[in-house]
Amino acid sequence: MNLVAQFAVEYKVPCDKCPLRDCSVFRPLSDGELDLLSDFKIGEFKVEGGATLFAEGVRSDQLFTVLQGWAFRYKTLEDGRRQIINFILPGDFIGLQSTLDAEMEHSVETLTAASFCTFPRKRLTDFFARSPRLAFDVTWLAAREERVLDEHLLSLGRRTARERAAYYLAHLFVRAEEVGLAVEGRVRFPFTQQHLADALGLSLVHTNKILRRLTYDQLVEWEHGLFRSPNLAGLAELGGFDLEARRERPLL
Amino acid sequence: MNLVAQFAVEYKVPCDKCPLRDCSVFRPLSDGELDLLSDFKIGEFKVEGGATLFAEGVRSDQLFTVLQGWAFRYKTLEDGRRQIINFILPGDFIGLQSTLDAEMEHSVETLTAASFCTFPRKRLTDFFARSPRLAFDVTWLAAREERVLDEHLLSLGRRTARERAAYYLAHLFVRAEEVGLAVEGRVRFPFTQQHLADALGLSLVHTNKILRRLTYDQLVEWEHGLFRSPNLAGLAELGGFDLEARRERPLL
DNA sequence: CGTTCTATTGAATAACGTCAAGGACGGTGG
DNA sequence: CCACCGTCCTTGACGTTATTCAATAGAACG
Repeated sequence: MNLVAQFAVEYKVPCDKCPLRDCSVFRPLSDGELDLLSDFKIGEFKVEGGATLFAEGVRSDQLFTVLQGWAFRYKTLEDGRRQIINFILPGDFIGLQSTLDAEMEHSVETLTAASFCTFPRKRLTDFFARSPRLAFDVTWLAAREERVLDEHLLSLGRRTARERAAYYLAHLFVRAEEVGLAVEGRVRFPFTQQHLADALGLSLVHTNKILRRLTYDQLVEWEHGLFRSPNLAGLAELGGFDLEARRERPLL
Repeated sequence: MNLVAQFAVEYKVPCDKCPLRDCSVFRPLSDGELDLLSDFKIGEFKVEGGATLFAEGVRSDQLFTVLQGWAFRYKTLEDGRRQIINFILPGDFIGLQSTLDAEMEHSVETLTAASFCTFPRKRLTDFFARSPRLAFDVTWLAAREERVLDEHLLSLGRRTARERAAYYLAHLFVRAEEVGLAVEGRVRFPFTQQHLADALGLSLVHTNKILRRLTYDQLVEWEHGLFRSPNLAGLAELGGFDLEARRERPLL
């Protein structure tokens, strides 16, 4: 396992200069909030693709916001079966799932070179005290994550493989688009069909067959890592994904 | 749909007198915290079994802590397929999943007569301001919920039906035991096999067959609603459920 | 004691997984 | 430039798991 030595970098972008804030999905913060956030932030770091950020059973004393790059969060069973819980994109806040004294119960691995802002977990209570509003935002983000997992639970439990794939691809595409990763309706998906299979709870072979059929039905195109949907509305409808839902959220 | 008219009751147990606090799973609060919590609490209410507390697409301006009774949270697809996200037991804090301005994306229904403490969602920010520590607890609870869902996602995606059932039953039994619902190693499970099937993402028929086999293998007994495991360690091992994990948590 | 849920079981069918074998593609070294 | 290799993708054949359909038995409830 390629466990990364995390090193804080002196270079530190002030949060009000964060390029991600230009994305309209993110709720604007007041100047005071931005200062506070900048103060809470202790550094940045960058890792290559394929790096393990957290490992199951390892503690982390930091929280992260993804600046750029893709990663994924997963759990495994003893015999190696892997379930990808979610993909992690720029703007996502991670690390909350573990507590001060508890071990991480999942692993996080990068798919591409990626960079992160880091926040010290120890100062979270202080941070909460200084801005109840931002504290509420953190809680809100945790609750939002939970809602996303609710939906995936519904997928894994009750949607057919085809619906599930349609839902997930629509979901991923929209998420990527929100943070400016789409160019002319195309998004680079930096993962393999095996990753997708592990997210959908399907075998690789079956995932491939379903993907081929979705392609044949002109609902998706995914070649050389580049994804687009010739019929996003149709894809979303098949998967039961709500394209209209408001997705505004805070960015920490 | 039997949507309940929620009525606040004058009668109001102070939080420091809450009988649930005697359970050792719950982290003790300071006197100041208990006062603050009592102040945040605006009332109690009680509903019969089979009542719909929240409905998909309906807003709620309250948060709840379950005082007694069982409920479950679920989502449905248009054609009626239902996925139970989780069961809700005494001590559970619910309602955080929706936000001030967003609609509920799930429903909650009681399985038994149940009573709840209610907190006004509008005053949550004020509550956060007055105790960063309790604010952190709320966040922590949300993050903990997410960890539980992670594990269920792993179950639905990667565990066989048999493992999944074993995991879930062990999980439910331990949760019930934690809040004092076990009598001589037995817990009343107030739901049907259909509910369990909807939680496991399986059909009723298959759930029944697996249950019968677990019974034959002397891992579970579940008759007339009364559940026990003659071999909890074996059940947990089959399901990959960690009996040793620390489960202490705050109670709000 | 009927009526209505709920649980149980067998049989037929559909969905999905496993095994196995190629094919496409990009990188690497000669 | 080309042979070689590794990774990922693709496809068919076949086995397993889970679903659906159908029918009955058992409990719970007036």
